[in-house]
Amino acid sequence: MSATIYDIAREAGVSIATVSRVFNNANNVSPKTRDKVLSIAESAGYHPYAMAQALARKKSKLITVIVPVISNHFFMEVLAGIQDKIAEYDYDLNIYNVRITEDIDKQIEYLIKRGVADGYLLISIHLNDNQWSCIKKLHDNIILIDEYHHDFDSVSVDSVEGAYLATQHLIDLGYERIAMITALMDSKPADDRIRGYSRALQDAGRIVDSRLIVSGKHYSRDGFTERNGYEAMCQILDMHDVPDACFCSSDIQAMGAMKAMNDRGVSIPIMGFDDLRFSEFLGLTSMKQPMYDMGWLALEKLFQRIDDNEIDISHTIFSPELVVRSSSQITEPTKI
Amino acid sequence: MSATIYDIAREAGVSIATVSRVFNNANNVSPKTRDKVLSIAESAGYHPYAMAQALARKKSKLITVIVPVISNHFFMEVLAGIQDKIAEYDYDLNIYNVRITEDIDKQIEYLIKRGVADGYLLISIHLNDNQWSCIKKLHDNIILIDEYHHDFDSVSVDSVEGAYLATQHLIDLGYERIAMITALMDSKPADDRIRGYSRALQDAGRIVDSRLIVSGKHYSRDGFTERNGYEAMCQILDMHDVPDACFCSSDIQAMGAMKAMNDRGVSIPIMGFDDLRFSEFLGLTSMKQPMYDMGWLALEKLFQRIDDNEIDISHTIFSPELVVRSSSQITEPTKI
DNA sequence: CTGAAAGCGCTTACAG
DNA sequence: CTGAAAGCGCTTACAG
Repeated sequence: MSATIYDIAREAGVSIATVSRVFNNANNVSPKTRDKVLSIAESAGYHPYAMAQALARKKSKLITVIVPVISNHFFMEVLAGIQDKIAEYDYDLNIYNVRITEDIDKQIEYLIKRGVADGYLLISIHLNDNQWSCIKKLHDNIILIDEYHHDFDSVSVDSVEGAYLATQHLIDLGYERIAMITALMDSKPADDRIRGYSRALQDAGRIVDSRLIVSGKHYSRDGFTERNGYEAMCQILDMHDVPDACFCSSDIQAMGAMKAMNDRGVSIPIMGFDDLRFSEFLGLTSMKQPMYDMGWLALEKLFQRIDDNEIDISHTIFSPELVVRSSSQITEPTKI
Repeated sequence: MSATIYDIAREAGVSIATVSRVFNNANNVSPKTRDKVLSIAESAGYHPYAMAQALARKKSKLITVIVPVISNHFFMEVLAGIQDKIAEYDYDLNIYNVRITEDIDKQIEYLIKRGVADGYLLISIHLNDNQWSCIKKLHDNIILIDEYHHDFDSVSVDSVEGAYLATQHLIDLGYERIAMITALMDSKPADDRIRGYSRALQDAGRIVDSRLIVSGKHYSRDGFTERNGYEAMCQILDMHDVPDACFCSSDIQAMGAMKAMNDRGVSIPIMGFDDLRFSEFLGLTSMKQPMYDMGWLALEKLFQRIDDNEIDISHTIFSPELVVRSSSQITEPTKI
């Protein structure tokens, strides 16, 4: 085992309290003792044991991130923002993924009850009111990312509005028969985007034809996959009256859809949702979500709340921003 | 504060030792007391405090992953494998990213000295012998992913061989002037791939022309970006004697390169390296790295070592596998 | 099967 | 500026 505070204290001829003070940057230590302790600690390779500090302080200096899927572009970018922000503080990061099953709230409850973290960041976790109020009782410092609930601080994106704007873009371009590629219907983002799409169509005085809202049959990752987009586009191209444009619920699906069009040797204008890094290189029109900023901001909110739990609950809702590229144009269709 | 073991013991009329035993699944507790303790704990919402357990047991049940860049496809897939494997055990996951600077070994030393984890997974960390031997002294349970050093268990991929096979594929297809898109020269994967490329050319009796090994000027993420690939391909297409094929050091660069060709309205056969999920949908020929399996296997090795530190050091080196798609074919060039 | 007690490595009033 | 001591919430021989 490595050196403890006792070893250092003995060697330095001081009490363990003094050693502790040195490492806690207390100002009430004479420079002489401080230097002595520091040099002995240095040569012993001593460093305070985080677990013991956590127990004595009743603060773990740990932030826990809870997320359903790790290997996912959205999460990856959000996490990058979190990492960059946490680097400013003396906190560590813990990551758990929960399975999206019936008992997802129980899994979260379990994680929080073990009580290791000073704060929690819940990403893309969608629960009902009842479940949220149970979670609320578990801990004061919980921030929601990509989800809204009035009882928690949150950072999210208005998916419905994003889908509305996306569809409007296609309408503005003059397309008449606009299809939509969706994902697992139960999933909140899929549902939100269908609502935005439908509303935009209605506001333009058009009829929503549910046969034009299609999905592939593969629902891994809730259907937000290249494969699902590929299958969906095949269905669209097989229709008797082929749509003249397509709004995809995600860029990853749009990528599959582009491949399908390329394989078939046909092409209709399409657009995606998310604006992933590579979308620029696909020439894919998309709705930009500020993923990095969302992670960054959520962590800032969390630290504020850890600092003072009396502050008002705050919600930040970003509006997705239309990024026009070639894929939605009819003049120069983008092919894979 | 939530309930402690004392509260439960008092209510149940037993000692704290007994409560502890119940939660440690000890078999030496009568069913009657066990049930009583459990039901009281249940209604009190009690759960052992992980930090205190760690201190008392001198085991944290924590695994720490140290990685240079989080938002990266390679890491994302490796992490997915780690997550799936760790779910089988009663361990938690901690993630730190270190900055790739001169003092990267000091950063790692600091992280390990704080001594919170039972084991460490170092991903894509490349150090020199001297630095590795310092790290070796810090902890018994350290596994390397995407790096090889004889003193540590490791799981890696033979990048040199991968690049060799890739280049050979292009040679076999009959291309005469094969360019290569590289990245930051100091980076190990970039260097490895140049070596494999060069060796393959030499073994085929060709001359390695360093002017055909190009990179863009943007070195964020060590140049493994779409943008870098885009710039590099522009340079290639600007050559007087345009190459008739191109090997890209990564799929992400290949994506940028495809976009560049598309923008210029020209196309030469290309291939990448990594075989990311979306590469199938780009029709991109690539060298497959078993990223998910690497994470999975590394964690398995780590648990074995935690279990018994006397076992021999083991190295697993995967050979990247050629995945042929349309992009390397001349007949049906793939365009973005 | 159960309890009393020591110990894990640290922090932090309290007293001087 | 410094030390003695209690305490953080748990585990685990040891004794019965």
